[in-house]
Amino acid sequence: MQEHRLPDLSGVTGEVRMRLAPSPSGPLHVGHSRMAILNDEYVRRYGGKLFLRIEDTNPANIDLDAYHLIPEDLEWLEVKVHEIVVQSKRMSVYYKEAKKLIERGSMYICECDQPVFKNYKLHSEACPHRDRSPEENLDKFEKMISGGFSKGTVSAVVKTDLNHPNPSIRDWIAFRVKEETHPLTGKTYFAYPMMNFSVAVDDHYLDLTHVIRGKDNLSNTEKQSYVFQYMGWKKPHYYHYGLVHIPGTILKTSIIKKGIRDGTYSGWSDIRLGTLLTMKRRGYRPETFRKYWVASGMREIDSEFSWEIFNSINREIIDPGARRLWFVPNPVQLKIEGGIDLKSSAPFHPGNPALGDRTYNLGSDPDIFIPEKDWAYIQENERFRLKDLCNVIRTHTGIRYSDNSHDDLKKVKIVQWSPSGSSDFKVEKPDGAVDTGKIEPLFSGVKGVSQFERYGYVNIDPEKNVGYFLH
RNA sequence: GCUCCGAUAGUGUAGUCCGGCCAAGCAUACCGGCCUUUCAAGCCGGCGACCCGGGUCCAAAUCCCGGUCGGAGCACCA
Repeated sequence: MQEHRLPDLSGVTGEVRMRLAPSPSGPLHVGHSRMAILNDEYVRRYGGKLFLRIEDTNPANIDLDAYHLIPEDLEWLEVKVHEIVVQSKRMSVYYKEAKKLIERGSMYICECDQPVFKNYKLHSEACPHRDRSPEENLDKFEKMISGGFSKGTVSAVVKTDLNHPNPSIRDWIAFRVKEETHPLTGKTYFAYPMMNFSVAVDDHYLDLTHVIRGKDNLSNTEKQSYVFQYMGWKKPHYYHYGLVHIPGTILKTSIIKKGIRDGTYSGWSDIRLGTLLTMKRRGYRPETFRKYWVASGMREIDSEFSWEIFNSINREIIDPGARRLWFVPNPVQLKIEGGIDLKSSAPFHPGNPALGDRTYNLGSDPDIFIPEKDWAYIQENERFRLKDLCNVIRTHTGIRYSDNSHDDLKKVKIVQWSPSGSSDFKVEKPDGAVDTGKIEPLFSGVKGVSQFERYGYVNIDPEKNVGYFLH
C-alpha cells in the first residue's frame, strides 16, 4: 500500500488543539474510527492537545458503559487523548454563557408549542416571545434551569436570521427541558443544552484551533458560528469530510442495543457487529484503521468503505505472524489404505521458518479428515494430494495411498486434511454462520490470528476451541 | 420541497486551491506469467478513469456557466 499523506491544515501557527466528540450512547464502531484517527494524526503531526469530549447532554440517550468503553476503544486504536471532558459536568458553564447571550439580546425564552414554533420559523416569522426584554428572558431562564417548567413547554432560542434560506438555521433551539434522570448527574439539572450550543461553548473554552468532523455537521457549523459571532470568539478552522457508507455490517447503536436487550446479539462484541470491540475480537489491527483512514483522506466526497482494501491492509500486517493450520470444515473421515507408514511435517509459516514445523506420525492405514466440499468433487480413480503428506487415489469405497511424488503438484488437486486425533473446532463468521469441523491437534499452542489453509484468517480463542473469522 | 455539498478506472484514492512537469500516479480487485506442496504471501507484466455540454485560454481533470447524477441536513438527537 502506498503511503498516503494527509493534506496540511491551514491556519496552523504552532501547536494545534483538537477534539473528538462522541456521544456516550455506546462503544465506538468502524465509522467513528475515522474521526478519531484523523484528529489524532494531525495532533501528532503538529503537536498539541487532543481532547475527548463526551457529549452527554441528552440524558435520554446515554449508556453508562460508554464512559469507559469509548476511552478503551481509543486506547486500542492508539489514539492519544490528552484530556477527557465530560459535558454534563460543565452545565454551569453553559448556563453562564447562555445568560450572557440573553443579556446581549441574542437569546430568548420561547414558550410556544413545538409545532407552533416550527411553523413561525417555516414562514420566517418571529414568535411572540422573540422580543421579550433581556430581564424577562433572564427571569424565565432562571425558572427554566431551576425546574420551573415542565418538558416541552419552554425552550431557550438563539436568535439568528429569520430570513435565512435554511429554515433549520433560523432561530435554533439552544436549551430544552429534560425530565429523564441523567446517569451521571441524576436529577440535578432540568434544562440541558442542545448540541449546537454546548459544542460552540466548549470549542471556545477548549480553545480549539481546528475541528475535523463529518460533513453531516455542515449546517451545525453554520448554526454554531452565530454563537461565536455574538460572543466575539475566534472560530476554529473547520474541516468536513465526506460520509462513508460501510456496507455489510451493523453499526447503528440503537439497533445494537435493542438486539442486545432482546438476545439477538451476545453483546457489544457480537461477531456480526461493526464495533471496534468486535473487530478487535476478529483480529483486526489498529494500524489497519490508521492506514485506511489516512489513505482515504479528508475530502468532502461521500464514499463507500472498501472491505477489500481494508482487509488487504490488515492481511499485510498480520500475515507474517499468522501460523498456518489445518482446519477441515464439514469433515469426511477416511482411511488411507495401502499399509504405508505415513508421516507429515509442514512449516507453521512457509515464509518464516523461525516459527517452526508441525509434525505428525500417522502410522499405517491412518484415519484422516478432509472437507466434504472437496470430497464431493473428487471422482473415483482420481489422484489428488493431501497437502504435505502424500498423494492418494479415490477408490470405490474410500482412498488408497498412491505415491509421494512432488513432480505434478501443479496439475493435481491439493487438499488440506487433519489427523484422526484432531479436535472439534468452531469458526464463527461475521454473517452469523458457524463452520464446524476438525482442527489439527497442535493448534493448541497457537495464539492469535492464524491462517487456516485454503480457508481464511481466523483469530483463535484458545480457551474455547472457537475461532472468529477475520477475512 | 428547501438548504448545502460533491462528481478521477469495479473499489479506495493522488492531482483540483496557485491551469502547462497529467496522452493522469498509487493501492486494491481482476487477467496472464514466475515462484510456491494453500483458493495465503511474494515477484513480473497487463486491463482499466478525469459525469455531460458549453465558455475562457496558446494551454483545462484543474477556472467559469448550464445540465445530469449522487449524497447530506431540514428545526426540543449528537
